[in-house]
Amino acid sequence: MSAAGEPTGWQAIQEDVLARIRAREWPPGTMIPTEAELATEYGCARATVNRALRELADAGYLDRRRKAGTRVAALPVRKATFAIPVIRLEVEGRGMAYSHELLSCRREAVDGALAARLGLRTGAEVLRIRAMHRGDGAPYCYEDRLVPVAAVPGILSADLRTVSANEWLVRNAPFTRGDLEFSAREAGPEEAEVLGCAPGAALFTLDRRTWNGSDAVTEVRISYAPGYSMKSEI
Amino acid sequence: MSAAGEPTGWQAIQEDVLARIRAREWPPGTMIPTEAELATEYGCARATVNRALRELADAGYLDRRRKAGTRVAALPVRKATFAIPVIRLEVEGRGMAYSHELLSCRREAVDGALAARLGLRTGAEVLRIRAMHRGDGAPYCYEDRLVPVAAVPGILSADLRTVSANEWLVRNAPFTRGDLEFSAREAGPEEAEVLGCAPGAALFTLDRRTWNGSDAVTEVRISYAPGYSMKSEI
DNA sequence: GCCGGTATTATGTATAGACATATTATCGGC
DNA sequence: GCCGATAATATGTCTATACATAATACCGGC
Repeated sequence: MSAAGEPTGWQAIQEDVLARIRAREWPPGTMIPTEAELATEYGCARATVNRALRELADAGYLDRRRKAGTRVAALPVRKATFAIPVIRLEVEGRGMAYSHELLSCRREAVDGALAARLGLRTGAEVLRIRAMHRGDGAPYCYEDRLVPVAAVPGILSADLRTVSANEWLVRNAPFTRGDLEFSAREAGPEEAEVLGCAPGAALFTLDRRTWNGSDAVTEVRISYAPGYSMKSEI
Repeated sequence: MSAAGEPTGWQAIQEDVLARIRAREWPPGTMIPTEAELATEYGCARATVNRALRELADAGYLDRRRKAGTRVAALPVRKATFAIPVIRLEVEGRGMAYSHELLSCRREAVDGALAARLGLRTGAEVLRIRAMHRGDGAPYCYEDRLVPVAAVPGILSADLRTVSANEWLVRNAPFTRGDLEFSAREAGPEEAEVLGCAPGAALFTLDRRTWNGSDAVTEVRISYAPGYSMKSEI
């Protein structure tokens, strides 16, 4: 019958500490007791307190420093995390039927500026892929992608009509680091046409570049259809 | 002389496991050895392996289940984390001089639809705050906020010209949960005027609502000036 | 009073051992 | 062969202890 039930162990300690912070028993900027003192108070081992406090520090509620102790953050920096799944799963997760179509896919040689950004030699070959992702047949997002052929040779033999480049790369091209940039852009003529919106419409846009070691794996711009929003909870 | 130095302990194990996943020694979907086996292999305690693998599971690289064991995720869901600091710190972090101005601040009574969304009685009083945040004098973002007076009484005695409502609330109004929504919107006439852009310009927008227990703390829309982008690394 | 070395201290990490918990695998009964 | 009870097992958590590390506090020499 009981729905959730109170947490126990380190999670209970974590919630209790958080409650005491929010209740201003420990106001922002003040020190809280040491791990050893809290362990005595809660009747547990120091490692258990450590686990609870470490996660609160990661979340930005606490500032911890060796010897100095633990202090309640004056200006807690809330962190929002967004899961960035394969687009197919994102669409299906919104309860829509997913489909995609490959608009174009051809080999190109990169020029100076782009080559420099991707760390490629001038004239290096990339695959330029443009694709539409749809939910229940309606435009969901438009994908414009570059894939250096040398770094991801298998991409040439992939059937990108069956599996989108997005999903194929997630499955087959591991990467060690990447950067993301979200912005709002006005739709250009091409984007307006493929997304079925007016030119100049506000498009939520994701630009992403990923590397595997020192090799560029992919650079992609995903333009979401008007009305899209990215949600999260904190 | 050494710049970074190889990590040791649980972080070294974590990196090694990640490298073996990326090298396809353990391909997506396959099981990896048990914690006990890995502890033997790495010559450490099981708790050390546990710490390394737990974080990889949190990050989406591994799926772990009791008794079943640990499996490499077939479609790793990458998670992007965005720190959402006080706007002042965000502006200063970009190397600009911060300033803000209070455009308006008045008490209003909420109507039916809005009252329902915030969980307030019809006619309940809210403070409606509109403010501009600037970096080096140029518009950075426009803030349009509602604060239920009953839930955050101290807001009435705050000098919101000295400290922005954004920062005052972060310091003084704890909350237990909230939801965020990022989107792209076209600038309306008012937004265009305060942000100094053309009507219809694409604006990167953040809508956020926070609660403290069952009480709404604030609902805010932040419209960033054209050209803004939110960056992160993965 | 200032400076620099040393002691102290709180957190960070690792350890072996133990028990809890969620699943899966197995085995009997039918 | 199917089903339900039972055993086996990998992860989840906690404990007590120990040592490492970073940063502060202290104290003596000048």
